Amino acid sequence: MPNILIADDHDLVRDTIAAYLETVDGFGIFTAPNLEAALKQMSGLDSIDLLILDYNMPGMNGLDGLVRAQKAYPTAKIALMSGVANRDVANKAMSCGAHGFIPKSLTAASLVNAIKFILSGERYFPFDFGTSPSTTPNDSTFTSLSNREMQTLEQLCIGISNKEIARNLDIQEVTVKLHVKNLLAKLGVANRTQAALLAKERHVF
Amino acid sequence: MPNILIADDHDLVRDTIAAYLETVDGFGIFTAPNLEAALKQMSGLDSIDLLILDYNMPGMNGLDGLVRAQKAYPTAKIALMSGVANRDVANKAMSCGAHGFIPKSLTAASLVNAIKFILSGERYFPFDFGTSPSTTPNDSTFTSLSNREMQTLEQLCIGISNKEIARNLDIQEVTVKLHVKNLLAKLGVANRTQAALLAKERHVF
DNA sequence: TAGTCACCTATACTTTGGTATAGGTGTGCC
DNA sequence: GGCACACCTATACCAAAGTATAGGTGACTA
Repeated sequence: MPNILIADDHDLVRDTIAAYLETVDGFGIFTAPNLEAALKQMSGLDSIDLLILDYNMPGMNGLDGLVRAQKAYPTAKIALMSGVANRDVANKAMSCGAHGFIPKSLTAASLVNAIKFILSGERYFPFDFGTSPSTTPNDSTFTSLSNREMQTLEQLCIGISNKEIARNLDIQEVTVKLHVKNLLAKLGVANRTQAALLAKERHVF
Repeated sequence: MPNILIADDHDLVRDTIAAYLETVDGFGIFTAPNLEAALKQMSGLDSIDLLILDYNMPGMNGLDGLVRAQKAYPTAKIALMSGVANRDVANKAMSCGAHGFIPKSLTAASLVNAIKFILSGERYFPFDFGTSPSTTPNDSTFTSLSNREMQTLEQLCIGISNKEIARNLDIQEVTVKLHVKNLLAKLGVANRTQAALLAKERHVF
């Protein structure tokens, strides 16, 4: 009997998914409210076959949590679950070595199929996920940014001044202005406020 | 046997909650993926005792969807469900006449209790919801804004310049600056970008 | 009536944001 | 070697953002 550990901070979501999976398929289901608890629980039970991590969850910090879990338990199958993440995140998760990406827009029946698929050793990725151009007009917009530009954008999302950003990144204020100017052009927006709003809307930071 | 209609755009969440409620309590459970579908389904089945609406859902448009549903079916009990809404939204929902507010941070068992509570004619509101000062430092921050300041903030959330805002509100640019300055002080933030981010985070606009 | 408050405008000023141009370094690639 | 590119810095300039002070209107209220 395969054991599955579901980690999600929304108790209601987690509990009901767990209850559903238990009833329908007779899986061994375990749950955790955050990444720390999940990893802790893994160390106790060494028979977890599949770990499902919610993308927006205390301790995850983007895909860092996925990587951490992989390093801690290299043999475990790990899937990412999210209701808001875009295609970019999903792609990155898969190239980080995730065994599956589970959007919450999935049907309950499809979830079971996906889980069985993953447990059989395959890697699950919903092929039609995030292809609608209306919801994600520019999935790859942010990938065109250089490292420094991404770091600068991250600071913009806190709403701080160029001077403070310069301090944080340990560079001159003029350089920050350069990065800002370039990233504005790449994102196709007019000012820092729009850049921050766009990044937040796309859940980049 | 009470009938419950659950409307949520996340198939996985909706299905599993539905499945859980069906198994545990033997309720009559119906589901819908958005507000339109929910209202349509209500018109067919006149025996729905409780309608659970997800706050972030196509057709909801904030609390408008709640009001629409109430007007369409004045006798039905209607509860709002959300994983992200803050205390303000919850309070407004209740004062709009909602029969309950269900945060997704609820336990599955608590959900059942809440539903039974509502079905018995009471109004359910999680008493400890959103009281943590860390998550919602100033729930009522935005209510202290004057009409014009709110309108200005709304424009800030598009990321446009003072000049454009002046055009849109048909006032002078200096006046816009005044409104911006005052609302920044009231919100306790340093600049327009932080104001926009805060408003977006709180789902004000 | 006087007081308060939202709202609008004006002048003047400092700071910050954003653009333009020019140049320097290091890395990797053909 | 030459080339592209990310990255950093410098000077300079203009536009936009934000602050400060002062004053005027209308509505509502004690």
